[in-house]
Amino acid sequence: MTRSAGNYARIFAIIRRIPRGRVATYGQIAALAGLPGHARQVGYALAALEDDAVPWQRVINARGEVSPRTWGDSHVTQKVLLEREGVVFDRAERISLARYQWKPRRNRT
DNA sequence: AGCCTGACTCGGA
DNA sequence: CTCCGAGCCAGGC
Repeated sequence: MTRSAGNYARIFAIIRRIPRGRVATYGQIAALAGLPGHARQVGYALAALEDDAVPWQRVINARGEVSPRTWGDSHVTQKVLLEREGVVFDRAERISLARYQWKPRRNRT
């Protein structure tokens, strides 16, 4: 393994804190994990994820949409899971970040 | 070391 | 608002 294994753990720890029905961007996760600018590494971590305890479906890109996969169809599952949590996608398959983005503060809707 | 790729993001056109 | 290009970091060869 490499030193990044610890980073992955931090990333997953942050993602686990995302409440149901909320979403967070890759960049946001990275920053919260103490790795500002490592948005891509968040994507890597999720791609290698095999832990069901991590709500990976709540992580989306800065545009407010589910990032398309290069291979596989997990993005389809992701959308379904989010809708099941109450997240609404607009006609362009996008989510209103202003409304669903998770803000790790004492304030929650 | 260099080179290519990627579940990203930002700024400019 | 959408489309492109450049910057970014880490991983595999």
